[in-house]
Amino acid sequence: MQIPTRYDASNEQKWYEYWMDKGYFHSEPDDREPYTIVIPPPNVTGVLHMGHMLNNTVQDILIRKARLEGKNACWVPGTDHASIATEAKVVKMLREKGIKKSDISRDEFLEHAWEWKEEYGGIILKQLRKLGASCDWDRTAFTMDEVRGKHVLKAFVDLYNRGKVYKGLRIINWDPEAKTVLSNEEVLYEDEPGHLYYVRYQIENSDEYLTIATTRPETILGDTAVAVHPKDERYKHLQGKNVIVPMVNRVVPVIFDRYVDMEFGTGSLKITPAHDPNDYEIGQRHNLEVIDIFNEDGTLSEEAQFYVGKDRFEVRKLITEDLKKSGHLIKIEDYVHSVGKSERTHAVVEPRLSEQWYVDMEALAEPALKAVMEDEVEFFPKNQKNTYRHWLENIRPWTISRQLWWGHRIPAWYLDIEGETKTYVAMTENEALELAKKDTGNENLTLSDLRQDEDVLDTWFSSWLWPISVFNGFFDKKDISYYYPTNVLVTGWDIIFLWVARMIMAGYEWENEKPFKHVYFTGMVRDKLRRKMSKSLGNSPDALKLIDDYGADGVRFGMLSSSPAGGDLLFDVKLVEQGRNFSNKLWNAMRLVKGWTIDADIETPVENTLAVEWLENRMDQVIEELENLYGKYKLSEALMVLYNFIWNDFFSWYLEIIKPAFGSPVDRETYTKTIDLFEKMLTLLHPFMPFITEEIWHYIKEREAGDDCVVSKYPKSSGFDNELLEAINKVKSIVTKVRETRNSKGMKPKELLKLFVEKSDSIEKFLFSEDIPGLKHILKKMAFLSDVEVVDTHDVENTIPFMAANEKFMLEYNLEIDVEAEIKKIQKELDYQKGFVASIEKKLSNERFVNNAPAAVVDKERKKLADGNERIKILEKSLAALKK
RNA sequence: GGGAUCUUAGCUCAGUUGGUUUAGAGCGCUGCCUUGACAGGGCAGAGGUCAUGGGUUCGAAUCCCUUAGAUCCCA
Repeated sequence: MQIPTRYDASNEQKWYEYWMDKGYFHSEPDDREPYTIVIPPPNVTGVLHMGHMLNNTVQDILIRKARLEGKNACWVPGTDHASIATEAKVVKMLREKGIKKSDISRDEFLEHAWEWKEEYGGIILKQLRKLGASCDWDRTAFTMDEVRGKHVLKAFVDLYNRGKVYKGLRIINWDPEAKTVLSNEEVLYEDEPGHLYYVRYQIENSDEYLTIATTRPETILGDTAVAVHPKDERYKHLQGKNVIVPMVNRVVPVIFDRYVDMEFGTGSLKITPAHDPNDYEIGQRHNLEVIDIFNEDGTLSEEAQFYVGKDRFEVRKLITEDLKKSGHLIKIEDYVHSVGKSERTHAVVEPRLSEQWYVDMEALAEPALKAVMEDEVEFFPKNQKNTYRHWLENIRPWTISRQLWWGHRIPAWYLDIEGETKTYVAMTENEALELAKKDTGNENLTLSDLRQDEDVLDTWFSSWLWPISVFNGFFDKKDISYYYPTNVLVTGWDIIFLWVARMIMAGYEWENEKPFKHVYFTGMVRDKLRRKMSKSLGNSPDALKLIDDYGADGVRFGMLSSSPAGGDLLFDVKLVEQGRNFSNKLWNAMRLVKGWTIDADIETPVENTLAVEWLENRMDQVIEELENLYGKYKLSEALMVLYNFIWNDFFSWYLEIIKPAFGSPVDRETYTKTIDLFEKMLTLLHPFMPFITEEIWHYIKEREAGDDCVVSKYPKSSGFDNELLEAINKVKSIVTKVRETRNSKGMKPKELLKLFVEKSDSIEKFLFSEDIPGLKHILKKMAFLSDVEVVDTHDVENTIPFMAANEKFMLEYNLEIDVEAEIKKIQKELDYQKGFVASIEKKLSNERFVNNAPAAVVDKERKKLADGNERIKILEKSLAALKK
């Protein structure tokens, strides 16, 4: 059967099914060393994008490598319920159907949400299979399934009982679009051009005015004071005075507070305790009234008195006009200020006074900080440690309640008695009822006396338990004692606070142990102009289409080949194309080898024996390099090392050396060794390109059941012979020089020519060495030489001279030589060598260098000098020969 | 405003504790090469005062400081 000349990636998927059928990805605890990764759960209703591809390719490489090394590899997949994002999607879907969230009950809404989840949920997990992700799908978890839900409730109850979860009234970040509170970490700040409005407030019982500067004039309606600095001479006389707030004509005090920045604006600050965290604190100090002028959707409330029901940004314009008309507005300046936005909805966040649930983070932070600082949990790259430390050292309470329905409902029940509200926190309502009965001594209480908190928990409150909950860690020790702590977490640095830090905290809080040993931070996937990939820019390629067009292996190659840890990946289809081309190269190398016929009777040529020995050594060297790079998570570099080894050493040199003449057979020894080497190479490459390696694995050899690349044995290095590698490198450099010489003279590349080399001790020891037989044969074959002859002269008729490996060579050349050009070329080389020698001589004549540098370094310089002088001698002789 | 990281070939990046011939790779570029695995290919080549100015050292891309620029985090 004819094997096609191009690799067809379209049957990759058959291998995925094959692996699944054999259960290769499933893991159960046993005697082997575990290697565990838990997936950063993607949003359950999400679709695969470039970031996922990168992140999951990295995880798959690591888990496949571990599997090949004979470890019990377990990669746990799953999805995240993503409260805000999913609820927003469901609300939108309902709106399109003409249903308003406010018109239906909580239960009805959740029914719709679960329906939505069933329909779209998990698509992304199917897409991950196309990428080749070797997850243990039997362990697929969801942050809102029963087991995970129980973990969330237990964590909340535990923390409540330990006094680390509490309810508090604070200024919070309100997302008026999602209509929920957000934690500090979910607010992203951006500098935006805006304006600074100067507004004057009349001083009560006076014609005098006090001018304030504000970026948010609409909040004037909620002002309850104006503040100045106690040391500000300009305003000393206002002690005990009141001012009249424009529009609402509220009489409010002038207060003196050191918080005010005398340099900023006019040095006087309007105070709106309900809508600014700093104002709130000042308000607390001065017992100011708190007037909340906004509704939950960001429109103005009855409290505002004006513009009721209108949106805050519209009101900003309206009030500016009205203040101008009434003469209160003095001037407007352009001003760039920082605006907080919701990470999910991108709505401008509104500070607001509200009662929410919090986790006291200070106690949790301590072991988590220590773990990372002492490399108990190791970060790759290390520089993220600083960011991490800074956050943990300035940690603030975590707002965990959310005014949503899609999520884990807070397990707190309230009992109203005698004008007081009592709180009972428990895993179930029955347990809460028991607590209530015991607490009140009233055995007649029933469930209907209790009312459960309406809010749900922050999604990250379930995510932070993920490395524990996927193993049912709170309720069953079997799996967690084997798989935990996991080996590595692979994630983006953008969620270092939202997720990574909190998982570490949870790990120490409940398991008294880190959740993972290493954290590998991948970069952001950007386009080649360094822009973040986004839907709105339309610069994000369709991940699945890429796989269809180039094969998953090609895409994996492309993602990885330029993605250093922590550094951004500038995605370019060119990289994926390179991956596809590499697949094709592998495919054709396989076709070449498979096309050979074996003749058991022919003897192994000496150059083949040497080539095999060389490639074995070279491979061991590569294996060691790879090991080193894997250890540092330098996966891109590892891939490039492999790519270069396979393409250059294996295919361009090795295969060309051993390749029998067209139509001739190959000896059995060489063939067998070549298949062995090919096989090892496939295993080395498998983590990066699982599909094609498995395919070729089955092409190059008959396989028994269970003999599959995915579970083959990862090769180990047995050390390598540096002298041998050096000798081959020298031969390669001579071959290259011969080719270059032919190239520059327009000679045919494959015409057999004779090569002369001037006699020297070193050439005798090298090319014709008994220790490494076959060097000369390789030179002859690769450089298309009829013979290599040692001569006693440096000037053979009808040849072109060149220098390689510090020896003088002369290549047969029967046409007229352009003496001028040749002299020029050699002169240029000579000048360079003289400069080189001069720089070393200068170094060596420096007494302080010779006295202070280590002997080895000085010796090395002496050797360099000698080599350089040798080259100069050769070049000068060549020059003299040409000039005669 | 506080902090972190970075600046090496046209582009994207490597460059171990300072010393492997006056810096490496991939892509791109240039030239040559069609019967023999592969044009999604082969062979070869050109490209860099390592951002700037200073310092430490026998020796600096590498360590320290200055300046300029870029990116990011926090407030």
